[in-house]
Amino acid sequence: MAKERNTEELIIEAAKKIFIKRGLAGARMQDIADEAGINKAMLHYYYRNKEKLFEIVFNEAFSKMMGRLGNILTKPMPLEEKIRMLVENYITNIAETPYLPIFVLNEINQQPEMMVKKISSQPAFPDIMLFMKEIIEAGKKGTIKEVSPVQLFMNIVSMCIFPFVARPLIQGVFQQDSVQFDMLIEERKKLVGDVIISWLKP
Amino acid sequence: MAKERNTEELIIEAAKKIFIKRGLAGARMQDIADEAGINKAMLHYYYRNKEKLFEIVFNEAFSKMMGRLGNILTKPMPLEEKIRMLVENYITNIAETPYLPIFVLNEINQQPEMMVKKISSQPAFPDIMLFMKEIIEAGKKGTIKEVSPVQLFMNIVSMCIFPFVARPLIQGVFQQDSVQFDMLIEERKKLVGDVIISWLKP
DNA sequence: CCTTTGTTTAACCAAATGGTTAAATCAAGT
DNA sequence: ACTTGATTTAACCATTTGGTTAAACAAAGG
Repeated sequence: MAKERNTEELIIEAAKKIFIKRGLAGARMQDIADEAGINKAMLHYYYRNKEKLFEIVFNEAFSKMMGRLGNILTKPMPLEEKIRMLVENYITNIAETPYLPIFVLNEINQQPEMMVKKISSQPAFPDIMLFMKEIIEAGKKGTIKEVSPVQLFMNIVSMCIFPFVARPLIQGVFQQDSVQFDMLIEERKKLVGDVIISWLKP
Repeated sequence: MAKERNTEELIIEAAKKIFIKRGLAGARMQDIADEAGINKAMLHYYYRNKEKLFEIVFNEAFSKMMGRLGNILTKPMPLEEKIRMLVENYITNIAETPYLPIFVLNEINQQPEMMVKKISSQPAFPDIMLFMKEIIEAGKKGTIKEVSPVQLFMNIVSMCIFPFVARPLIQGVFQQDSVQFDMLIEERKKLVGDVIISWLKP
Protein backbone atom coordinates (compact mmCIF):
# COMPACT_ATOMS: atom_id res chain seq x y z
CA MET A 1 0.00 0.00 0.00
CA ALA A 2 2.19 2.76 1.29
CA LYS A 3 5.18 3.79 -0.73
CA GLU A 4 7.95 6.12 0.40
CA ARG A 5 6.30 8.17 3.07
CA ASN A 6 8.42 11.18 2.35
CA THR A 7 6.64 12.54 -0.69
CA GLU A 8 4.61 14.66 1.66
CA GLU A 9 7.83 15.90 3.24
CA LEU A 10 9.37 16.63 -0.14
CA ILE A 11 6.38 18.73 -1.04
CA ILE A 12 6.44 20.71 2.20
CA GLU A 13 10.14 21.40 1.89
CA ALA A 14 9.74 22.57 -1.70
CA ALA A 15 6.68 24.62 -0.81
CA LYS A 16 8.58 26.34 1.98
CA LYS A 17 11.36 27.27 -0.37
CA ILE A 18 9.11 28.66 -3.11
CA PHE A 19 6.50 30.37 -0.95
CA ILE A 20 9.08 32.05 1.27
CA LYS A 21 10.99 33.22 -1.77
CA ARG A 22 8.07 34.43 -3.91
CA GLY A 23 5.16 34.90 -1.51
CA LEU A 24 1.66 33.50 -1.92
CA ALA A 25 0.80 35.54 -5.00
CA GLY A 26 4.16 35.05 -6.69
CA ALA A 27 4.56 31.34 -6.06
CA ARG A 28 3.66 28.86 -8.82
CA MET A 29 2.39 25.37 -8.11
CA GLN A 30 4.45 24.07 -11.02
CA ASP A 31 7.59 25.57 -9.50
CA ILE A 32 6.88 23.82 -6.21
CA ALA A 33 6.39 20.51 -8.03
CA ASP A 34 9.61 21.02 -9.98
CA GLU A 35 11.50 21.92 -6.83
CA ALA A 36 10.24 18.72 -5.21
CA GLY A 37 10.93 16.71 -8.37
CA ILE A 38 7.42 15.29 -8.54
CA ASN A 39 4.26 15.57 -10.59
CA LYS A 40 2.14 18.65 -10.03
CA ALA A 41 -0.94 16.53 -9.36
CA MET A 42 0.71 15.21 -6.21
CA LEU A 43 0.46 18.64 -4.63
CA HIS A 44 -3.32 18.46 -4.87
CA TYR A 45 -3.40 14.78 -3.96
CA TYR A 46 -1.72 15.47 -0.62
CA TYR A 47 -2.71 19.04 0.12
CA ARG A 48 -5.93 19.77 -1.78
CA ASN A 49 -5.02 23.24 -3.11
CA LYS A 50 -2.59 26.15 -3.10
CA GLU A 51 -4.14 27.93 -0.15
CA LYS A 52 -4.09 24.83 2.06
CA LEU A 53 -0.45 24.24 1.23
CA PHE A 54 0.38 27.84 1.83
CA GLU A 55 -1.37 27.79 5.18
CA ILE A 56 0.84 24.97 6.40
CA VAL A 57 3.99 26.76 5.30
CA PHE A 58 2.87 30.07 6.73
CA ASN A 59 1.81 28.65 10.08
CA GLU A 60 5.13 26.95 10.55
CA ALA A 61 7.02 30.09 9.56
CA PHE A 62 4.90 32.17 11.90
CA SER A 63 5.40 29.83 14.83
CA LYS A 64 9.11 29.69 14.18
CA MET A 65 9.36 33.46 14.21
CA MET A 66 7.28 33.94 17.35
CA GLY A 67 8.31 30.85 19.26
CA ARG A 68 11.92 31.89 19.32
CA LEU A 69 11.05 34.67 21.68
CA GLY A 70 9.25 32.57 24.25
CA ASN A 71 11.87 30.05 25.28
CA ILE A 72 14.18 32.77 26.57
CA LEU A 73 11.59 34.85 28.28
CA THR A 74 10.53 32.15 30.73
CA LYS A 75 13.91 31.33 32.24
CA PRO A 76 14.53 32.84 35.66
CA MET A 77 17.50 35.22 35.71
CA PRO A 78 18.30 38.88 36.33
CA LEU A 79 16.33 41.17 34.04
CA GLU A 80 19.32 42.79 32.38
CA GLU A 81 20.92 39.44 31.70
CA LYS A 82 17.64 38.11 30.39
CA ILE A 83 17.23 40.97 27.93
CA ARG A 84 20.80 40.61 26.71
CA MET A 85 20.36 36.89 26.24
CA LEU A 86 17.02 37.38 24.52
CA VAL A 87 18.51 39.77 22.00
CA GLU A 88 21.58 37.67 21.27
CA ASN A 89 19.56 34.51 20.96
CA TYR A 90 16.85 36.06 18.82
CA ILE A 91 19.26 37.62 16.35
CA THR A 92 21.19 34.37 16.10
CA ASN A 93 18.00 32.45 15.40
CA ILE A 94 16.73 34.84 12.78
CA ALA A 95 20.09 34.83 11.04
CA GLU A 96 19.60 31.12 10.39
CA THR A 97 16.46 31.78 8.33
CA PRO A 98 16.83 35.44 7.38
CA TYR A 99 14.04 35.42 4.80
CA LEU A 100 11.34 34.30 7.20
CA PRO A 101 10.56 37.75 8.65
CA ILE A 102 9.89 39.59 5.39
CA PHE A 103 7.78 36.66 4.20
CA VAL A 104 5.69 36.48 7.35
CA LEU A 105 5.31 40.24 7.66
CA ASN A 106 4.34 40.73 4.05
CA GLU A 107 1.73 37.97 4.07
CA ILE A 108 0.32 39.27 7.34
CA ASN A 109 -0.07 42.70 5.80
CA GLN A 110 -1.71 41.10 2.80
CA GLN A 111 -4.41 39.52 4.94
CA PRO A 112 -4.59 41.31 8.27
CA GLU A 113 -7.87 39.56 9.14
CA MET A 114 -6.05 36.22 9.19
CA MET A 115 -3.91 37.63 12.00
CA VAL A 116 -6.90 38.42 14.16
CA LYS A 117 -8.27 34.89 13.77
CA LYS A 118 -4.90 33.22 14.29
CA ILE A 119 -4.08 35.25 17.40
CA SER A 120 -7.50 34.85 18.94
CA SER A 121 -7.25 31.06 18.74
CA GLN A 122 -3.67 30.90 19.99
CA PRO A 123 -2.54 30.64 23.64
CA ALA A 124 -2.18 34.46 23.63
CA PHE A 125 1.60 34.33 24.09
CA PRO A 126 1.71 33.80 27.86
CA ASP A 127 5.52 34.06 27.85
CA ILE A 128 5.36 37.59 26.49
CA MET A 129 2.65 38.58 28.94
CA LEU A 130 4.70 37.32 31.87
CA PHE A 131 7.75 39.20 30.64
CA MET A 132 5.73 42.39 30.35
CA LYS A 133 4.53 41.97 33.94
CA GLU A 134 8.13 41.56 35.01
CA ILE A 135 9.03 44.83 33.31
CA ILE A 136 6.25 46.69 35.06
CA GLU A 137 7.24 45.36 38.46
CA ALA A 138 10.91 46.10 37.91
CA GLY A 139 9.89 49.62 36.97
CA LYS A 140 7.86 50.09 40.16
CA LYS A 141 10.67 48.63 42.24
CA GLY A 142 13.12 51.05 40.67
CA THR A 143 15.40 48.37 39.26
CA ILE A 144 14.84 49.91 35.83
CA LYS A 145 13.24 53.04 34.50
CA GLU A 146 9.46 52.90 34.27
CA VAL A 147 8.64 52.30 30.62
CA SER A 148 5.74 50.96 28.62
CA PRO A 149 6.42 47.23 28.26
CA VAL A 150 4.79 47.25 24.84
CA GLN A 151 7.15 49.98 23.68
CA LEU A 152 10.11 48.10 25.13
CA PHE A 153 9.09 45.01 23.26
CA MET A 154 8.61 46.93 20.03
CA ASN A 155 12.07 48.44 20.40
CA ILE A 156 13.75 45.10 20.96
CA VAL A 157 11.99 43.31 18.16
CA SER A 158 12.41 46.24 15.78
CA MET A 159 16.16 46.36 16.19
CA CYS A 160 16.49 42.58 16.01
CA ILE A 161 14.35 41.95 12.93
CA PHE A 162 14.44 45.08 10.82
CA PRO A 163 18.03 44.74 9.55
CA PHE A 164 17.12 41.41 7.95
CA VAL A 165 13.99 42.84 6.38
CA ALA A 166 15.92 45.80 4.97
CA ARG A 167 19.06 43.89 4.11
CA PRO A 168 19.35 44.73 0.38
CA LEU A 169 18.63 48.36 1.12
CA ILE A 170 21.24 48.54 3.87
CA GLN A 171 23.83 46.82 1.73
CA GLY A 172 23.07 49.23 -1.09
CA VAL A 173 23.07 52.48 0.86
CA PHE A 174 26.13 51.70 2.97
CA GLN A 175 27.95 49.75 0.28
CA GLN A 176 28.37 46.67 2.44
CA ASP A 177 29.09 43.31 0.87
CA SER A 178 27.65 40.15 2.39
CA VAL A 179 30.63 39.55 4.66
CA GLN A 180 30.47 43.06 6.02
CA PHE A 181 26.74 42.76 6.53
CA ASP A 182 27.19 39.56 8.52
CA MET A 183 29.73 41.37 10.69
CA LEU A 184 27.22 44.13 11.36
CA ILE A 185 24.70 41.52 12.45
CA GLU A 186 27.24 39.81 14.67
CA GLU A 187 28.06 43.14 16.29
CA ARG A 188 24.37 43.82 16.90
CA LYS A 189 23.99 40.75 19.12
CA LYS A 190 25.67 42.77 21.87
CA LEU A 191 24.96 46.30 20.63
CA VAL A 192 21.17 46.08 20.65
CA GLY A 193 21.37 44.86 24.24
CA ASP A 194 23.49 47.91 25.09
CA VAL A 195 20.96 50.26 23.55
CA ILE A 196 18.05 48.77 25.45
CA ILE A 197 19.86 48.52 28.78
CA SER A 198 21.17 52.08 28.63
CA TRP A 199 17.62 53.25 27.99
CA LEU A 200 16.30 51.26 30.95
CA LYS A 201 18.87 52.61 33.44
CA PRO A 202 16.81 54.37 36.14
CA MET B 1 -6.63 66.62 -30.32
CA ALA B 2 -5.93 66.31 -26.66
CA LYS B 3 -8.70 65.42 -24.28
CA GLU B 4 -8.54 65.57 -20.51
CA ARG B 5 -4.83 65.43 -19.78
CA ASN B 6 -5.36 63.70 -16.49
CA THR B 7 -5.92 60.16 -17.72
CA GLU B 8 -2.23 59.54 -17.18
CA GLU B 9 -2.56 60.87 -13.65
CA LEU B 10 -5.66 58.77 -13.01
CA ILE B 11 -3.74 55.69 -14.05
CA ILE B 12 -0.76 56.46 -11.84
CA GLU B 13 -2.95 57.13 -8.83
CA ALA B 14 -4.84 53.88 -9.35
CA ALA B 15 -1.63 51.97 -9.97
CA LYS B 16 -0.15 53.28 -6.74
CA LYS B 17 -3.17 52.15 -4.79
CA ILE B 18 -3.28 48.65 -6.27
CA PHE B 19 0.45 47.94 -6.44
CA ILE B 20 1.08 49.16 -2.90
CA LYS B 21 -1.81 47.09 -1.62
CA ARG B 22 -1.14 43.85 -3.51
CA GLY B 23 2.48 44.02 -4.61
CA LEU B 24 3.78 43.45 -8.12
CA ALA B 25 2.84 39.77 -8.28
CA GLY B 26 -0.56 40.22 -6.65
CA ALA B 27 -1.68 43.28 -8.58
CA ARG B 28 -4.00 42.86 -11.59
CA MET B 29 -3.99 45.24 -14.54
CA GLN B 30 -7.79 44.98 -14.72
CA ASP B 31 -8.04 46.07 -11.09
CA ILE B 32 -5.91 49.12 -11.82
CA ALA B 33 -8.11 49.99 -14.79
CA ASP B 34 -11.26 49.56 -12.70
CA GLU B 35 -9.80 51.67 -9.91
CA ALA B 36 -9.05 54.41 -12.43
CA GLY B 37 -12.45 53.98 -14.06
CA ILE B 38 -10.98 53.57 -17.53
CA ASN B 39 -10.46 50.91 -20.17
CA LYS B 40 -7.66 48.44 -19.57
CA ALA B 41 -6.11 49.19 -22.96
CA MET B 42 -5.33 52.69 -21.76
CA LEU B 43 -2.81 51.31 -19.31
CA HIS B 44 -0.78 49.91 -22.19
CA TYR B 45 -1.42 52.94 -24.36
CA TYR B 46 0.21 55.24 -21.82
CA TYR B 47 2.64 52.95 -20.03
CA ARG B 48 3.48 50.09 -22.37
CA ASN B 49 3.24 47.20 -19.86
CA LYS B 50 2.84 46.12 -16.25
CA GLU B 51 6.53 46.27 -15.39
CA LYS B 52 6.96 49.80 -16.74
CA LEU B 53 3.97 50.97 -14.75
CA PHE B 54 5.20 49.21 -11.66
CA GLU B 55 8.63 50.76 -12.01
CA ILE B 56 7.16 54.26 -11.93
CA VAL B 57 5.13 53.48 -8.84
CA PHE B 58 8.01 51.76 -7.11
CA ASN B 59 10.54 54.49 -7.85
CA GLU B 60 8.26 57.15 -6.46
CA ALA B 61 7.55 55.07 -3.35
CA PHE B 62 11.24 54.41 -2.88
CA SER B 63 12.21 58.06 -3.22
CA LYS B 64 9.44 59.07 -0.86
CA MET B 65 10.66 56.64 1.77
CA MET B 66 14.33 57.59 1.50
CA GLY B 67 13.96 61.28 0.75
CA ARG B 68 12.17 61.91 4.00
CA LEU B 69 15.40 61.25 5.83
CA GLY B 70 17.54 63.69 3.91
CA ASN B 71 15.80 67.00 4.42
CA ILE B 72 16.28 66.83 8.19
CA LEU B 73 19.84 65.59 8.17
CA THR B 74 21.24 68.60 6.36
CA LYS B 75 19.97 71.35 8.63
CA PRO B 76 22.56 72.77 11.02
CA MET B 77 21.65 72.25 14.66
CA PRO B 78 22.93 70.49 17.78
CA LEU B 79 23.31 66.75 17.22
CA GLU B 80 20.91 65.66 19.94
CA GLU B 81 18.26 68.05 18.71
CA LYS B 82 18.84 66.92 15.16
CA ILE B 83 18.35 63.28 16.02
CA ARG B 84 15.20 64.00 17.99
CA MET B 85 13.80 66.05 15.16
CA LEU B 86 14.76 63.42 12.62
CA VAL B 87 12.91 60.72 14.54
CA GLU B 88 9.79 62.76 15.15
CA ASN B 89 9.67 63.97 11.58
CA TYR B 90 10.33 60.57 10.06
CA ILE B 91 7.68 58.79 12.10
CA THR B 92 5.17 61.51 11.29
CA ASN B 93 5.90 61.23 7.61
CA ILE B 94 5.66 57.45 7.52
CA ALA B 95 2.41 57.54 9.42
CA GLU B 96 0.91 59.44 6.51
CA THR B 97 1.56 56.54 4.12
CA PRO B 98 1.98 53.58 6.48
CA TYR B 99 1.81 50.93 3.76
CA LEU B 100 4.76 52.26 1.79
CA PRO B 101 7.49 50.58 3.86
CA ILE B 102 6.24 47.00 3.67
CA PHE B 103 5.60 47.46 -0.05
CA VAL B 104 9.05 48.85 -0.78
CA LEU B 105 10.86 46.39 1.46
CA ASN B 106 9.06 43.38 0.08
CA GLU B 107 9.63 44.31 -3.54
CA ILE B 108 13.27 45.03 -2.82
CA ASN B 109 13.67 41.58 -1.30
CA GLN B 110 11.94 40.13 -4.33
CA GLN B 111 14.54 41.59 -6.65
CA PRO B 112 17.66 42.50 -4.69
CA GLU B 113 19.62 43.04 -7.92
CA MET B 114 17.36 45.98 -8.76
CA MET B 115 18.53 47.59 -5.53
CA VAL B 116 22.16 47.43 -6.51
CA LYS B 117 21.47 49.05 -9.88
CA LYS B 118 19.20 51.73 -8.44
CA ILE B 119 21.62 52.63 -5.65
CA SER B 120 24.66 52.63 -7.89
CA SER B 121 23.03 55.14 -10.23
CA GLN B 122 21.72 57.39 -7.47
CA PRO B 123 23.65 60.30 -5.86
CA ALA B 124 24.73 57.85 -3.13
CA PHE B 125 22.72 59.62 -0.43
CA PRO B 126 25.12 62.46 0.34
CA ASP B 127 22.92 63.65 3.22
CA ILE B 128 23.31 60.36 4.99
CA MET B 129 27.05 60.29 4.41
CA LEU B 130 27.43 63.77 5.87
CA PHE B 131 25.40 62.80 8.90
CA MET B 132 27.55 59.74 9.44
CA LYS B 133 30.68 61.90 9.33
CA GLU B 134 29.12 64.19 11.92
CA ILE B 135 28.52 61.19 14.18
CA ILE B 136 32.12 60.06 13.92
CA GLU B 137 33.46 63.51 14.71
CA ALA B 138 31.12 64.00 17.65
CA GLY B 139 32.32 60.65 18.93
CA LYS B 140 35.98 61.66 18.70
CA LYS B 141 35.24 65.01 20.31
CA GLY B 142 33.50 63.23 23.17
CA THR B 143 30.17 64.95 22.66
CA ILE B 144 28.62 61.51 22.29
CA LYS B 145 29.77 57.95 22.82
CA GLU B 146 31.84 56.54 19.97
CA VAL B 147 29.53 54.29 18.00
CA SER B 148 29.36 52.85 14.51
CA PRO B 149 27.36 55.38 12.49
CA VAL B 150 25.92 52.57 10.40
CA GLN B 151 24.65 50.83 13.52
CA LEU B 152 23.23 54.10 14.80
CA PHE B 153 21.41 54.59 11.56
CA MET B 154 20.07 51.06 11.57
CA ASN B 155 18.78 51.52 15.11
CA ILE B 156 16.97 54.73 14.30
CA VAL B 157 15.40 53.50 11.11
CA SER B 158 14.51 50.14 12.64
CA MET B 159 12.58 51.67 15.50
CA CYS B 160 10.89 54.21 13.23
CA ILE B 161 9.77 51.90 10.45
CA PHE B 162 9.33 48.45 11.95
CA PRO B 163 6.16 49.16 13.93
CA PHE B 164 4.36 50.03 10.70
CA VAL B 165 5.64 46.94 8.96
CA ALA B 166 4.54 44.72 11.84
CA ARG B 167 1.35 46.58 12.62
CA PRO B 168 -1.18 43.72 12.30
CA LEU B 169 1.09 41.48 14.36
CA ILE B 170 1.54 44.08 17.09
CA GLN B 171 -2.17 44.78 17.23
CA GLY B 172 -2.85 41.06 17.46
CA VAL B 173 -0.30 40.15 20.10
CA PHE B 174 -0.92 43.11 22.35
CA GLN B 175 -4.65 43.35 21.62
CA GLN B 176 -4.47 46.95 20.54
CA ASP B 177 -7.24 48.48 18.47
CA SER B 178 -6.40 51.07 15.82
CA VAL B 179 -6.81 54.00 18.18
CA GLN B 180 -4.47 52.45 20.72
CA PHE B 181 -1.96 51.66 18.02
CA ASP B 182 -1.98 55.26 16.82
CA MET B 183 -1.31 56.35 20.38
CA LEU B 184 1.67 54.02 20.58
CA ILE B 185 3.03 55.59 17.41
CA GLU B 186 2.44 59.09 18.73
CA GLU B 187 4.31 58.17 21.90
CA ARG B 188 7.22 56.81 19.88
CA LYS B 189 7.90 60.17 18.26
CA LYS B 190 9.58 61.17 21.51
CA LEU B 191 10.40 57.75 22.95
CA VAL B 192 12.62 56.55 20.12
CA GLY B 193 14.62 59.75 20.47
CA ASP B 194 15.04 59.01 24.19
CA VAL B 195 16.32 55.52 23.47
CA ILE B 196 18.90 56.71 20.98
CA ILE B 197 20.07 59.68 23.02
CA SER B 198 20.46 57.66 26.21
CA TRP B 199 22.56 55.18 24.27
CA LEU B 200 24.75 57.96 22.87
CA LYS B 201 25.43 59.59 26.26
CA PRO B 202 29.24 59.41 26.66
C1' DC C 1 -17.95 69.97 -43.71
C1' DC C 2 -14.19 67.08 -43.76
C1' DT C 3 -9.68 65.59 -42.90
C1' DT C 4 -6.30 64.60 -39.47
C1' DT C 5 -4.51 63.10 -35.30
C1' DG C 6 -4.61 61.76 -30.71
C1' DT C 7 -7.72 59.13 -27.50
C1' DT C 8 -10.89 55.53 -26.03
C1' DT C 9 -13.39 51.27 -26.27
C1' DA C 10 -15.03 46.42 -27.03
C1' DA C 11 -13.63 42.36 -28.65
C1' DC C 12 -10.10 39.31 -29.04
C1' DC C 13 -5.79 36.39 -28.27
C1' DA C 14 -2.16 33.48 -26.53
C1' DA C 15 0.10 32.07 -22.63
C1' DA C 16 0.04 30.99 -17.93
C1' DT C 17 -2.03 28.91 -14.09
C1' DG C 18 -4.68 26.31 -10.57
C1' DG C 19 -6.94 22.31 -10.67
C1' DT C 20 -8.95 17.63 -12.44
C1' DT C 21 -9.13 12.97 -14.35
C1' DA C 22 -8.54 8.59 -16.21
C1' DA C 23 -5.27 5.47 -16.77
C1' DA C 24 -0.98 3.41 -15.24
C1' DT C 25 2.09 1.74 -11.54
C1' DC C 26 3.31 -0.15 -7.39
C1' DA C 27 3.23 -2.65 -3.11
C1' DA C 28 1.40 -5.65 -0.28
C1' DG C 29 -2.25 -9.43 1.27
C1' DT C 30 -4.31 -13.66 -0.20
C1' DA D 1 -0.39 -15.20 -9.82
C1' DC D 2 -4.14 -12.25 -8.65
C1' DT D 3 -6.71 -8.87 -6.25
C1' DT D 4 -6.92 -4.60 -3.83
C1' DG D 5 -6.05 -0.08 -2.61
C1' DA D 6 -2.90 3.59 -2.41
C1' DT D 7 0.32 6.33 -5.30
C1' DT D 8 1.94 8.54 -9.51
C1' DT D 9 1.72 10.32 -14.11
C1' DA D 10 0.42 12.53 -18.59
C1' DA D 11 -3.00 14.72 -20.68
C1' DC D 12 -6.53 17.75 -20.23
C1' DC D 13 -9.67 21.70 -18.73
C1' DA D 14 -11.55 26.20 -17.42
C1' DT D 15 -10.31 30.50 -15.95
C1' DT D 16 -7.38 34.21 -15.39
C1' DT D 17 -4.29 37.44 -17.07
C1' DG D 18 -1.17 40.52 -19.61
C1' DG D 19 -1.35 42.29 -23.84
C1' DT D 20 -3.15 43.55 -28.79
C1' DT D 21 -6.11 45.39 -32.42
C1' DA D 22 -9.39 47.33 -35.31
C1' DA D 23 -12.84 50.28 -35.16
C1' DA D 24 -15.18 54.26 -33.01
C1' DC D 25 -14.82 58.89 -31.15
C1' DA D 26 -13.47 63.49 -30.33
C1' DA D 27 -11.24 67.82 -31.14
C1' DA D 28 -8.82 70.89 -33.89
C1' DG D 29 -7.30 72.89 -38.55
C1' DG D 30 -8.27 73.76 -43.04
